[in-house]
This record gives sequence, C-alpha cells and structure tokens, in this order.
Amino acid sequence: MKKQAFVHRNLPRLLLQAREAVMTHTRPSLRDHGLSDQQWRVLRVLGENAHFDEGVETGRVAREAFLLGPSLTGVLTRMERDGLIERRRCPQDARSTVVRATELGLSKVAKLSEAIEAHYAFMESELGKQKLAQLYQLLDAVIQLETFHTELN
Amino acid sequence: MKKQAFVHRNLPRLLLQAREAVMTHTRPSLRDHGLSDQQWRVLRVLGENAHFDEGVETGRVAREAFLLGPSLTGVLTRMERDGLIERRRCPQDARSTVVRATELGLSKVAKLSEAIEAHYAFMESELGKQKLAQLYQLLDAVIQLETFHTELN
DNA sequence: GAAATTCATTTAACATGTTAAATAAATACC
DNA sequence: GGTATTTATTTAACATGTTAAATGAATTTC
Repeated sequence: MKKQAFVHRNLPRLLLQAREAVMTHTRPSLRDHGLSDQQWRVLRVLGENAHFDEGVETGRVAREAFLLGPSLTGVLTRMERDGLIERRRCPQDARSTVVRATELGLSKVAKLSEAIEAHYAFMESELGKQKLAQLYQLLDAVIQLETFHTELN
Repeated sequence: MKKQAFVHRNLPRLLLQAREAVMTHTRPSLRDHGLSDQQWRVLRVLGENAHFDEGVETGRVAREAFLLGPSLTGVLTRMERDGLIERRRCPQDARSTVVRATELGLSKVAKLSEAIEAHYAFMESELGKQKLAQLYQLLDAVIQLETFHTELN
C-alpha cells in the first residue's frame, strides 16, 4: 500500500471560518445592543476587571481584548461618545490612561453574558464536553508551538 | 466529589489567537513579496483556478478567499495597480468581472507556496499528524454545527 | 539635576471590514 | 417586446486593522 502523503488543509482559513461560524450566533445579540465585536471585547475585559475601582490601563485592555493600540484608541473614542465608558489620565503614571465602564456599559455586559453563556451551553450539548475540551487543548498547543518557535528568531 | 461545572474558554478569541500564531510565521514571507494577507488569499485562489484560461469571476474569488464583495473590489484595484492581476468584463455575462493573475502574480504564488508547505511540514512534525488531523476534524464539526443551526432560523 | 533613553499612548496615512444603497446587465413575466 | 425581478458588482460612509512617526511623561545615566 502506497504511503499516503498527509493532505493538509488551509489552517488559517479554517480557523477564520470556525470563528465566523461561532460569531454568527453571538453577533446579533451584540448588534441588538448597538455594539461592534471590538466594543464587546473591550466591555468584557472591563467587566472582568471591574474590581479595579480606578479603572484599567488601556495597555492592559489592548492585550486582553486582543486589539492593537491605535485600533483601541478609536474604539474607545466611539465608546466614550456612546456613553459606554469613561477615560481618565492615570494619577500614578500620567503616561497611561485608565478606562472604566459606565453603568450603561456594565448593564450591557451583564445582559450579554447571559446570551453568551447560553450559546456555550448549546455548543457543549451539541458537540460534547470532551470534544470541546479537546479543541481548546489543540488550539493551545498550536498557539504554544508557534509562539515558542517565533521567540527563537 | 462535587460535580465540576465545565469551565469554558473564550472560543472566538482562542480561534483568533491560534490564527494569529500561525500567520506569524507565514506573514513575513508575504511581506517580503509586498503582499497583504488578503492579496495572498486572492492570489492563491487564482493559482488554484489557473486552469480557467478566461479567468475567475470575482464572486467566486470572494467566496474562496473568504472576502466580502466590497473589500474585494478595493483589494483587486490595488493588486491591478501593482501588476499582480488583470480584470476584464466577462464576455458571456457582462454583469460579472473575471480576474487573472499576471506572470508576476503567478510567480509569487509559486515561490510562496513553497514557504507555506515548509511551514505545514514543520507543524506536522512538531504537533503530530494525528493531532493536526484531529484539529481539522473538530474545526469542521464546529463550522457544521453553527452553520446548520443558523440555517434553521 | 540635565540629557538621553525608555515607556504608554496617540496621530497620521493607508488598507481592509461592513452595511446599505446604487448601478447595470441578464432573466422572467405577461 | 416592454416591464418587473433577479443577479453581480461597485460606490459610499463609516469602523477597524496596521505600520511608522509623533507626543509626552517616567526613568536612567552621568
């Protein structure tokens, strides 16, 4: 039997497709609340770090929301315009800016979190707990692999 | 022993991270050839369909390169400006436009395909053939799941 | 403690993403 | 055969992504 070459697929494209497929479900809820994908990512980060009373530095928001600085600047400007967040210069280090979600912003986080949770429950029931866990594991492995390899340059 | 709730991760974000991690390796090669991510996706589609002598309809390019029409219009305009492709109205159906890669474009496809292949070989050797196949399978499952569910709306 | 360096963010310029509306050609209907 | 509808793409308007340069505040160095 001839040894079959491994027929690879287009991995980046497959990852993109999968992401789009998942987002197809949550996106309508976001839009109902007038939020873009990026605004939601920012809001969630702010919700997760709501215990920092002073607010979160934008650098941290950028990292955790997976946005580049310049993109974040624009996103925050529009979110401030829409009353979702507030920005202030950091008193301790005047180089950085700190961000906080307003009441309006926090209430959207609360409502949308429910919808997201429900969707995870759906995926978990349809796909199975094990497979989902396996997928997380494999994605972690890919990230680790590529990240480490990169650092050796 | 208390039943542990399934601690889900942020799946869209994880997919995004994984995609970025993979692209971190191929992107420098693309940039060396003066290509954006999207231009590369377009070129590859054109390379794959090079047997259509007349060129490929932009609708098909959009689907296969995973781009929306309006984005594609701009991308193609710049690619034409840079001598990578040519556009013509389709003789059979004057509504659509057909695109072909120029010699320059095709030569870039050839060179870059090598680099991409090498990277797949690297991933395959580091991660293992089985795990990679498993990952493809799980991503397919997620896509199927979400896509079917969507169509029932 | 003043100059050089580093660090955090923003501005600027351009490419791409996204939605709705416009255009223009083919097809269907009567 | 003329009108309505469908189909393929583009235009327009705005949001976001991306890179390099600018700004402005800490930190280091001497």
